[in-house]
Amino acid sequence: MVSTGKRSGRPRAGEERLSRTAILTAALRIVDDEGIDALTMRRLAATLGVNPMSLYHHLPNKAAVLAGLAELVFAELEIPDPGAAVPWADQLKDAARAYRNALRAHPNLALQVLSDTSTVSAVVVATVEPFYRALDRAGLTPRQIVEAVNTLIDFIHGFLLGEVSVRAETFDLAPDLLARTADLPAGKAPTLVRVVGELGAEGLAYDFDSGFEAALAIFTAGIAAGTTNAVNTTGTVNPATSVASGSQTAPTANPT
Amino acid sequence: MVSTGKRSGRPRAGEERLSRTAILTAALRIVDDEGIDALTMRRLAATLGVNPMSLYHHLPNKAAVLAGLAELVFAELEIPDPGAAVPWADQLKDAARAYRNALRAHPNLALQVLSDTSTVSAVVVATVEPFYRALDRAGLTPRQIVEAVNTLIDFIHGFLLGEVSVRAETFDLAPDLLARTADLPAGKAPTLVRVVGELGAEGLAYDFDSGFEAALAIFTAGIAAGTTNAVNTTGTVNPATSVASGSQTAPTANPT
DNA sequence: ATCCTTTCCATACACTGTATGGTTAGGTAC
DNA sequence: GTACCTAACCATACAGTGTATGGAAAGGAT
Repeated sequence: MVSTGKRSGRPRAGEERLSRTAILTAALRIVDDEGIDALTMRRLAATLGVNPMSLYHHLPNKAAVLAGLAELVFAELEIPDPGAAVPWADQLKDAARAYRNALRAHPNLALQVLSDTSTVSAVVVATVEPFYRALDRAGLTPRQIVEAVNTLIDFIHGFLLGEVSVRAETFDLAPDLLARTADLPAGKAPTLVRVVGELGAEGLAYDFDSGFEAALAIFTAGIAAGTTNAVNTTGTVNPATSVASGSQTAPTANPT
Repeated sequence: MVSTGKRSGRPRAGEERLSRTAILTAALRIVDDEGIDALTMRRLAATLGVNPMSLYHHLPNKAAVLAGLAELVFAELEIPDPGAAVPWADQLKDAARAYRNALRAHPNLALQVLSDTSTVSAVVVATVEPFYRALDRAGLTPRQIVEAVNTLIDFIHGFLLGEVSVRAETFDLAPDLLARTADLPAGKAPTLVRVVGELGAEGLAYDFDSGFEAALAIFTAGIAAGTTNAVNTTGTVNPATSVASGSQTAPTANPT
């Protein structure tokens, strides 16, 4: 009889306990705190003080909950655009850093977000404007711009895939590589072993942040080279040939 | 009484129906044919004509089955190495194409493979020797080599993430982008809209293959620029500064 | 011949997403 | 007011999941 007591029918006006956003917010908290596997419909309903089936009046199924979470993460994605105040390469790098950071904010959700293609492509389109602006300023052709943006976004996705699955707070790739190469059969991968050995000798820290920055440097240099018809060791690179390679794939047959 | 009849105890010598590889082979077939969700322990046991619990004598749990599948896929990864017969950039590109193709052979498994970090890092170490050789020939420092290889591998992973989740046989990004940009609110992303519009006007096909090749061109150009102290619009790039950027991250605060 | 180990099977449990259908309140039409 | 429809909740139930437990039969070692 108490007004807030648990009754079975429709709640009084203003006493609704559920809404799409309330559900998604609770779900995001569970995933952030305890991982994606902890998110079950029963668990979600319990934290909202509600019967599991009530959730289905606001979301059609669990897949919709996960898609909604991906949406939430991207909604936090605000890419700063310093505009013409900085060189285009810095503008591009800032956009890339912001994109990475937004997806890193919810590591337990990264795999879901990255593999939810429909959400990704829809939202990416709406948020990558700064990337396009930077490359437009750099003087690339439309096709080169699309190619460069896709390449950079794909790289960030792949980078995040590796980054979020390492639990340790401080991760240094150099020792990890050293340990792994030590396990290899002798003479198996001589160049790898030598290179990693020399790197270890330098004693330089190689964490995710510096790896990301190094990648950005490679990208911007490669993009800049494309705009200036720079010569590399494979021969002349210009807009025509960079596209003309077309649909060629590896000459190796599928060994299956 | 028939020798091949279903009995309850241990099978006679030579009549064992199970083994780790037999299980994994059957599992791979299910995943290839019907997708990763079709793989359940009961289903797997049924196709092997065996009780579900029998599987647990050869693999400790389902996660081990999935990890084993990732292993299988990487086992097919044979990266050709033309050696010094071709320029280092072509050597690198061939390795990248082979890597992509190996993981594309089992699209339903890609997500599992890419997110199984322990398998990935262990196997990647053992198979990326050609990448290291190519970059060693290019004259990079050990650190630059590790940076470049990680960048390239991460890119391929991200690229595959997008590629395998598109079901259509023929996919052209240009029309897809056009359609998506058409849905944007007017004036939302002017550069994006203009660039994509111009790209559409060109009428050029933009499939995954050409996108991949374009990315490889950007990479090799960027790597080559790093070795020759090339000048880009942000200033001088050389080994020292490409590392010195260190652990800097985006200046934007986390908006959570 | 005895005992341990290996390879299989049968049963059972806790847990999952969700289909079905009931109960109550809000909103609209007469 | 009084039907009637819809919305927001709850209770029950079902098929399917991974796997713990324990038993049966054969192989191998002593």
